[in-house]
This record gives sequence, C-alpha cells and structure tokens, in this order.
Amino acid sequence: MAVTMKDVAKLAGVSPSTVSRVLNNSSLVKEDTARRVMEAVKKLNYEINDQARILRTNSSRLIGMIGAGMENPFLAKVLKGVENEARQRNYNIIYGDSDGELKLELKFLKIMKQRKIDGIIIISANIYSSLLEKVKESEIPVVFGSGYINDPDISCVTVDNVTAAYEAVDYLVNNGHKKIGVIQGPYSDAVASAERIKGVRLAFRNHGIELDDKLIAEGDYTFESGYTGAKELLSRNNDLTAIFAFNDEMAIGAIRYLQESGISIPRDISVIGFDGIDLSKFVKPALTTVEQSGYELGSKAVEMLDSLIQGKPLSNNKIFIPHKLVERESTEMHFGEVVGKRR
Amino acid sequence: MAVTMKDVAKLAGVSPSTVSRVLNNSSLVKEDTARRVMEAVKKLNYEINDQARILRTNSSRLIGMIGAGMENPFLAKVLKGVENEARQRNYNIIYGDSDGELKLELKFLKIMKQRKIDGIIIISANIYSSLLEKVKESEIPVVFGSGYINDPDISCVTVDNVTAAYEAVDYLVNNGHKKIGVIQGPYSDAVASAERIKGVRLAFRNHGIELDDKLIAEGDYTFESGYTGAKELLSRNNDLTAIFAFNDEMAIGAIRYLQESGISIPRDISVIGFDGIDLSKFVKPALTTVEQSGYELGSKAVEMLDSLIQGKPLSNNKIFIPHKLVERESTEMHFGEVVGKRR
DNA sequence: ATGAAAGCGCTAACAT
DNA sequence: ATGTTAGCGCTTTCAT
Repeated sequence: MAVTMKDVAKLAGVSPSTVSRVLNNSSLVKEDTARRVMEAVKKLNYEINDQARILRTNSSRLIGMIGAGMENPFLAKVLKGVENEARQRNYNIIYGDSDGELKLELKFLKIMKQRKIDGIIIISANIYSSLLEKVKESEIPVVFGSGYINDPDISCVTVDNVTAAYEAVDYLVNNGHKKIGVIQGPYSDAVASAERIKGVRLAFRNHGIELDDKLIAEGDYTFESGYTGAKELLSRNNDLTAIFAFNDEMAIGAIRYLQESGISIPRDISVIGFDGIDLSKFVKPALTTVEQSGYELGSKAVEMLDSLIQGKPLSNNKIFIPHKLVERESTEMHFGEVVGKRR
Repeated sequence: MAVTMKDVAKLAGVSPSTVSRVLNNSSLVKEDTARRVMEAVKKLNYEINDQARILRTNSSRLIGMIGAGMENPFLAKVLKGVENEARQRNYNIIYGDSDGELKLELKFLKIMKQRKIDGIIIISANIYSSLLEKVKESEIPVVFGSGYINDPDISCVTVDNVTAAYEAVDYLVNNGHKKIGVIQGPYSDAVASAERIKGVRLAFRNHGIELDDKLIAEGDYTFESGYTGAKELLSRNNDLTAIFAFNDEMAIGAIRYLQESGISIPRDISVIGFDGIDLSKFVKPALTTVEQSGYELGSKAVEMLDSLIQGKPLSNNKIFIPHKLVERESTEMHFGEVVGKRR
C-alpha cells in the first residue's frame, strides 16, 4: 500500500504525531526535526491521506454545489467563480447538475451530506418547497444564489432581480415603447423569474401601462424557447415594438425568429436580454442586456459560505451583486406608429 | 454528534457488523433482522458516513475531472455527460478548472490524489509534457478526452480531429473555394488544434492547394479571438472566400467581424465552425459546422474509466465519437472570381 | 446468521 | 519539544 505517516516517522526517527505537527505547521516543532521530517517526506514521496484526516477532523474541505443546467453559460461562470474562490480557500467542489428537477436536487443533497461536505451552494429555482426545508434541517451551512430568500436564517447572494427587471422595462418605455412583450422563465421558477416579473409589473404600473397576460410568454431559458416565445408573442400581438427576455439565450432565440419573419431589429422591434453572457456582444445585432457577473456571484457565495462554515456570523446575509443595463444594437427609440412599417 | 452505526445497532438489538451487512445487502442476513435494522435506520434517520467507509475500503467513488475553461459550452456538455453517467454508476465528480494552465493542472492532480479519487478524466491541451508523466506515475486510472494520445497505455476518447478537419476543408474545396483561411486553436494546444491542422494540411495537399502560413491565424477558442483572427486573415489575404474556425465561438466572432466590415456571409465569404454547440443554430446566419456530441464524449469517458477502475481491461482504449458536417446558412458555393464583388 | 475484535491513517488530548 | 494513547465510523476476517 501507499506510504503512510508511520513510514515517514520511522525514516525521520520521530513519532507520527511529530510528522503530523510538521505537516500542519502547528505548535513549535524544533526546526531541525521539521527539516528531517520534510526530507523523509520528499524521499518517500509521501502524500497525506485526506480521507483519514477528514474522518478524524470531521472537516472535509468539500463544498457541494447544486445547479440547474450547466450548459447555461451564466451558470458556468458562477461555477467558475465558485471553483476559483474555493480553491483559494482550500476547498474543493463537488458539483451536481439537477437540471431543475427537485427529485435530483434532494438526491444530491443526500449524497453530499453523506460525503460530509462542509457547506453547500444552491443555484436553483426550486428553493421553496421541500428543498429549503431539507437543507434547513440538515444544518449544513448553505448559501443560495438564485434569488432573494425571504427567510432570515438563510443566506443568499443574487442580483436584485426586481430592480433590474424594472430598469429594463423603464428603459424601453423611456424609449417610446408601450407594447412590450415579455419572455419569462418557467412558471415553476419561483425565484429569478418570479422576481423579474414583479419588477416588470411594477414598471408597467408606474408608467400607467397595462400588462396584459397576452404580452407574456413562458420560456425555459433556452434559445429554442426564445424562438417559440417570440413566435407566440407575435401571433397574439400584432403591434409589439419591444421584447424583454429574461435571459440572453432566449433574447437571441427571439431575434432569430423575428429575423426569419422578415422583421428588422431594432428598427421594427427592440429586444433586450438579461445576464450579459460573452456571446451577447457577438451576435448580430449585438444584444442590449442587463448585465451581471456570474463569476462575482459565485465567488461571493463561497466567501459567505466560508464565514458560515467557520461559525462567523454574517453581518449581512442577503447580498445583491451589481447589475448594469448595457445598451447595444438590439434596441432603439420607437417613434409611434408608422403606417405600413411592418407586415 | 451524528447518529452512527453503533446507535442503529443498539436500537435494533444487533451488532454493528450486522448493520453494516444489511446496509451493504451482503451475505445472507435473516430477513427479520434486516427489517429490524432498517426500521432503526428509519427511526434514527441514520445516514452512513461515507468518509469512514472510504477510509476503510480505500475506494472513494470519486472521479476527478480536470478541464480547461468551463465557459466553453462544449466542455460544459462534456462535464454534464460525465456527471450524469457518473451518477448512474454511483460516482461523484470533483471538478477542477485549469484554464489550460499546466501548473494548475498539476496542482489539481495532487489534490485529487490526496482525496483518493478512484480515477481521473482529463480534458486538456497540455497532455504531453509533465502532466502525462505525472498521471502515469500516479497509477490512477485515467481517460483523456481532448484528443488522440499516442501511447498504448493511455486510454482516450475523442472526435477524430484529423478526419473531421479534413472533411471540413474538403467540403469547402468541393464548393469551389480555393483561398481558405483557418483560425486555429492556440499554438500551445498540442492536441485538438494540432490534429485539426494536420487534417487541414492533408486536405489541401490532396486537392493540390498550397497552404500558406498567411492563411493561418491563431485563436484561443473565444469569440474575441475569432473576431481578431478574421481581421488578421483579411488583412493578409484580400482574396479569401472561406474561413474555417476550429470552434463555433471563433466562427461566430469571425462572422461578427466580417459583418461589421460590410462583408456578406455566405455570399462573399463562407464560414464553417467546429463542435455544433446549441448556439450555432441560432446565430444569423446559422452556422455550418462539424458537429460532435460533448455529452457522448463525457459519458463514454466515464464508461471507460469505470472499467479501468474495476480492473477490467478495455478491448479498445482509443475511441472515436462520431462527427458530422452540418450544412446551414454560413457557407455556399463559390463560383470563381467575380470582379468588383467585394471591397 | 451473527458477534467480537482489529485496523484503515490520521489527529489531539495528555503526559513527559 | 516530542511521544503515547485513544479513537473518528466503518468493514472485514475470524469465531461461534
């Protein structure tokens, strides 16, 4: 079998405890013995057995992350932020992709508990219902990253969805748009999508515009659903001048449908997205979008979680990361009805 | 502390060994005692401590995956395939994103070894040099997933890069293109990019076309580098009729640059990508590309690795996943020089 | 069919 | 400053 501490101890002529002390650079070990131990480590090519250490210390330096759909580039950035910040802090990540299925999320939670993770980060739309309950009763430190959780015990970090969506609509209205279609997330998404809808409604109300249900289509954050969402909206409203999609992929899918239908963007219809993924700069027309940093979200989540794990209470356990409306080519001013302009 | 096997044993009136047996549904335990044990498990809400089991059995059911750049949607699909297949087989994934830095990859390898991973999957361009050496000497079962590894001991699964690139060029030439620019991966990428260049050269040679170095630009698989790569190619060759980019992102970045320069696609220049990410269907013009399935690559890698871990030798340790040229809107026939057609 | 006992490799009192 | 001892929670011979 592999080299153990005992082997190192024997070679260095000390006890295993001393080796352990050296490796954890703990309480004063004589410099000379430390050197001897390190030499033995080198010579034997010794590498500590983390699993034994974990069992003994009851600390796995493992953070679980449950996310819904890694092919979403925004989530990928979050994961990257998590992974990077975690590594700086000497944690490793064990990732589970639930695709938004509650059943899978619960399964991951169980697996991760058994693996004795030190904490967990959850980026999911299913944060009400049983998942939240199970997490709370598991007593594992947790940070949610998909929206605002209205529970004082639960830490979360997220963009301010309500305000951000409000600003997107506000921007469109200020540019002369009154007939604005929305492609939202799945109805089952009780967090990000629900919060954004709230912001949309607020903006409409404040501008004295009615938000007819005909103006809302359901999507699932994929290109495809943006495509079909736009189709749906167009068929139900022949006077649309703008579309707000709840992520960039859907916005791009929508643009694709509009272009195929011979509709010019932004001349005929303005389109605005959400997230600001890398791609948004490179599509044609370049996408106007509400930008947020997934990387920052991820690293912030780890920062918070690390505090929680160390038992340090957070002075603020509800954190908003910044967002910014970035104006590019897919939106423009709308100057009232122009006869025969379209269709 | 948490509930242990001992607690369960006491409640069920049996010994810990029996509980262990029941939990591993091992050698005949009387049905009645098994039921009693399971009842106790339920009642106490007992969950096994994986870390203790790992220490004892020396099997962590953990697979390490080292990848370079998760924001690459193709890699994201690979990870998803890995994660899914792994879960079916009762493994968990511990993922490290090296961003292609060899130093980080070596660090991850070390960390993962200490965590006693059962096997490792590496999707990286740095597979020659020290990484391959270190992995071999670590004796951890490994599967490479970024290209063909010319070492009989090393298992790999990949698209057939040489043939796929050959076919892309072949397709362009058969469509009348003679001046074809290439945006390749980083020079440091000794695998996928190098193999594809090989295929490109082969195709050129077989068609009796010279491959001038002026026709090759270096990219790094990002949109940006596709954009600047196209710029570079155009500035050096004013008679280009086609561009082959080594992934879809670069192809899309290239298209963006061309469009900004008033060049029409595919009328003036045809563009072909590689990978077939979801997005390729939804950009305008939709991208012609060499499609491969990242998901399949990932799941296949786990399948192979699982065999290796179980000590079952692979009948074939070099596997190619299928690829297919998908013709969409970004390429078309080229009919010789048309004066004043462009610029 | 079940229990007793040993031990995986490490750390942390406690003792010296 | 270092060694001795016990034990983390589990599995696995070896008995019975």
